[in-house]
Amino acid sequence: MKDAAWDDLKTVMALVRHGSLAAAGAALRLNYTTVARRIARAEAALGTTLFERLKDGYVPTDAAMLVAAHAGEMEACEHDLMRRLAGRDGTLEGALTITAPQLLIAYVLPTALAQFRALYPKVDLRVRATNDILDLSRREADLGIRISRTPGDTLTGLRLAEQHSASFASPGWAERIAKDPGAPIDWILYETHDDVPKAAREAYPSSRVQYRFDDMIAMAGAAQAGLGVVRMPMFLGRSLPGLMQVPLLPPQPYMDVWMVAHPDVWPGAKVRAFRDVLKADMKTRRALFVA
Amino acid sequence: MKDAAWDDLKTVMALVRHGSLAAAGAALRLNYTTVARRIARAEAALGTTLFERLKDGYVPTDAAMLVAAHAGEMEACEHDLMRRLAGRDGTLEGALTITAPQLLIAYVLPTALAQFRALYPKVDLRVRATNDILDLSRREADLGIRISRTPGDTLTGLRLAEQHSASFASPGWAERIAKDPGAPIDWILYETHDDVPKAAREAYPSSRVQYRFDDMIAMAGAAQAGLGVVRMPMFLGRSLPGLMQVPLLPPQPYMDVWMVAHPDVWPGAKVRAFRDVLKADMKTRRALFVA
DNA sequence: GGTTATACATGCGATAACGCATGCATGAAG
DNA sequence: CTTCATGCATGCGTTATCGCATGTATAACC
Repeated sequence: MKDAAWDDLKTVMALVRHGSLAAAGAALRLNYTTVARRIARAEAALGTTLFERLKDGYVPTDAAMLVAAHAGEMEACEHDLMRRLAGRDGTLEGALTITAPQLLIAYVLPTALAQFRALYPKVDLRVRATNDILDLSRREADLGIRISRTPGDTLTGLRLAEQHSASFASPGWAERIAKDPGAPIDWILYETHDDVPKAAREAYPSSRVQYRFDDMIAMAGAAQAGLGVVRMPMFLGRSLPGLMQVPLLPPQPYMDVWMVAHPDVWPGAKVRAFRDVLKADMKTRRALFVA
Repeated sequence: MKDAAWDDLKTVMALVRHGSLAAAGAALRLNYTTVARRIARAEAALGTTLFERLKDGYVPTDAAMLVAAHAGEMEACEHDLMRRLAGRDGTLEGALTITAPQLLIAYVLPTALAQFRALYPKVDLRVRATNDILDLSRREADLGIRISRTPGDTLTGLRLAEQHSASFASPGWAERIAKDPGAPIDWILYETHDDVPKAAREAYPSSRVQYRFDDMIAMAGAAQAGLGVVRMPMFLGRSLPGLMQVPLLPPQPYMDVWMVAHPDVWPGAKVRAFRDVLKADMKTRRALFVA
């Protein structure tokens, strides 16, 4: 049992995680044949069967699970290293990956991105638009912009803006509500909410839940199409064409906009440069976010 | 900055540790040209200079030290894995590495080794004869036989025998001492000892330190050649031809013989088999070690 | 001043690793 | 029953990696 090649251990871990040669290969950016060969190599090196070859694919043995667990620890060390290298990197060139919710990228960030682009043309800026919370410890992104109450336990953060929310709907709805406040009002709710906001229910008892969505973009689209009223952040309602604020809800505090990064990465030159640009840009448009 | 190949990180670590391409290559069992190429690859992948190419070799930068430190952690994870795999391995074939002091291997272990060989012919038994304390955590050996007071903090151990020591010399010296106990007596001491053992100095005031050695094999050879008297373990004096016990020192307790292994590795089938054979064999010859 | 040893650069041929295409088995869907 | 999708095995040609041989620079030594 010689000391196995580290890349082969990594490959075992990928296969355990992703379940099939093809999926593991995709994750490693390798052809699945190569994955199969590396597994065979690792088994020879360790002198153990790591996977049972069944009709429906490779099934990991206990030994493979053990290898995968330890390779996972090795991977954590690697991520730690990569973060620290990024944090002490003083150059203003190369890749910088930021992540933010689609809606912020679409309606708030473009000016800041353009400024950054002009100031630091050598930085290869990559934007990952997703509502998923990417793992900044694993360096899925260097810097994140998030709508939340706190930056998170392990992350360093900076509050970019306070936010208010309000109720928005299409002009048709606005008109109807103004004419006949007692008429039935259709609401589009976010999945996690049980009912129409309490303040709206009290002031407008005819409120009724018509749809529940799991995605704010879709909700906004539905509101634009006139399907109903949506409670959304001020910036969003104001940015989207075809939506008006309706007086069903008084503006109320919403989760803030934070810029966060792993403390190891935070002091890196590229991250710092982006932070400064975004911070300055956001300062000039705080009014967009509050009532 | 992509995720670098793990084997390249390992190579950076080897170069930092060993100082030159050639030395790192030897440690990795690679040609030094390959080391140079991997370093270049790693630098490209990380986007950082890792080594300054000076007239007298590669000098690591801070970044390389950082990489090396984290690769060291990864290596620790790998060793941990290898130990656990060895510990849960139930097969009685493949490599088993044991380590022991040369003198025990030469004069005590042969019978046990032969028995083990006969019982488990498929096990590829490797013996590392050295007084150096090999790192059993790093799997430099699976099992060690040591002469010490305790098995060590992190290791599991089993006491194979208690030991006594006594004074031995060539027959010429034995005769001389018997004839004229007052005549000068030449001692050969182990480096770490300041003076002749107290009991000998009191009973034979004419004792004088003639040589200080750092190696027991050499001391035994010198005693055989008649250069003087040596305090050594009973088993050794009794085993070596051309040596006799001389009455300068009463037999006294010496460090015991231990069999030790890392707790992860201890339950492995091959280690267990060797333990059983050696334990049984040693039981039959405890008398060899005590007065 | 010439010899030897260490340390690295470079070019070339050999080798091992890889990607791709093809084929087979299985199970789900039409 | 046919079709399609998934998952893997195998063979072949390509590519990247590696080891070896050679050459240069520097320092140490007689």
